[in-house]
Amino acid sequence: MSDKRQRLLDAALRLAHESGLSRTTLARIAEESKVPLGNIYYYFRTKEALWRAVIEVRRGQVEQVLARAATAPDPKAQLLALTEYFLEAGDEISRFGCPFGGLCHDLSQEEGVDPELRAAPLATLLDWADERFQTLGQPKKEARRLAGHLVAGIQGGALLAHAMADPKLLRREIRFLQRWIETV
Amino acid sequence: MSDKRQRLLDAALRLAHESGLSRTTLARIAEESKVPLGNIYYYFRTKEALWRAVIEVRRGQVEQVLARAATAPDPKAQLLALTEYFLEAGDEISRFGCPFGGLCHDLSQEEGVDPELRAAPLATLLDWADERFQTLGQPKKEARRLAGHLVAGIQGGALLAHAMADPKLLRREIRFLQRWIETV
DNA sequence: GTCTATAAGATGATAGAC
DNA sequence: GTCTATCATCTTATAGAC
Repeated sequence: MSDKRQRLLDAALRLAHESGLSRTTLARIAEESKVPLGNIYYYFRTKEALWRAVIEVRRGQVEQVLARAATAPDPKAQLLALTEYFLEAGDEISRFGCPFGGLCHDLSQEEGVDPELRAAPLATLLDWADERFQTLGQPKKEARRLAGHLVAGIQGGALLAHAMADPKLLRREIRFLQRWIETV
Repeated sequence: MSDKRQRLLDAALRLAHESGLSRTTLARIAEESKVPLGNIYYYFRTKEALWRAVIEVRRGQVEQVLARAATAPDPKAQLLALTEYFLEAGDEISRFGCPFGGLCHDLSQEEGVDPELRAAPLATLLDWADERFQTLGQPKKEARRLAGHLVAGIQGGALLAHAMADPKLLRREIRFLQRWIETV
């Protein structure tokens, strides 16, 4: 039972996040995972297949974050718990960008990846927040708007913090969103 | 008096926006601008020098957008006028991403470009919004927060619309921000 | 299943004729 | 200033031995 596939995935996850999709070559993944270059193709038929697997992992990680947030007692506390994650991961996000939004952005510049799949991490976030706002009594259309505002704020804060290399920009925006959630 | 340099810049601007920085090769720029590949190096010593020029142009475009918004009668109307730009450019942003934020994101994944310069378009936006909120009577620290929230919302909305290929996501967020500006 | 060698093509950059 | 030819390197992918 070999763990090579897992090591390849881990390396691809890490490098794609830290260096961006386009700068992550199979050679670097091979080196990082200690799997010989040619052997990669036994586990992933093409580089694109590897990216598809990476997206699935990120989607799963989003679901984990959401599952943890969902343990909070009420919808408002759950939304706050979600924002808390981006506060905890603030330094990493500031250095490398959001592992979810950044990936979705990079993927929309590649061709050949199914548009539905490549946006899955963000779509999962949006749908989850949408449900919470509905449970809070918001009408369907308004809940969609509020969910969009929350995720846009998070992703925009992550983009600013990353581009300007300043974690404060993300922290301030998250705190701003937290106060906003309290008032909804 | 040759216009080759300008043609090269135009092509680089367009391709970097539509395909992303990493997929924009000198060969494509040469083809698009009808300048022979080898001749590019007479106008730009390296590919990176070309990107530096591209950033400067984008920074100038941001300044133009801000100058237009600054013709509105008061600070609040000026901030609203800024958001209006992202409504007008909504379809293009949804297809290719924000020409300012997307570039800054792509650049932070390249190495060798001065971090100060590469974030210039976003920094210009932030500073301008900051000034307006201060003129509206907000204390320095709060104005910084509000400016961050505005730009984060815009950029996050652009990211969502681009990643999910749905211009509605940006439009909804801009309208949300516009109503928010009215209440500040 | 694993690994080396290498094909095939793309890419940034340069040399040198005009 | 302009352009062709080309180098050196990188990158995805495959062939084929073990």
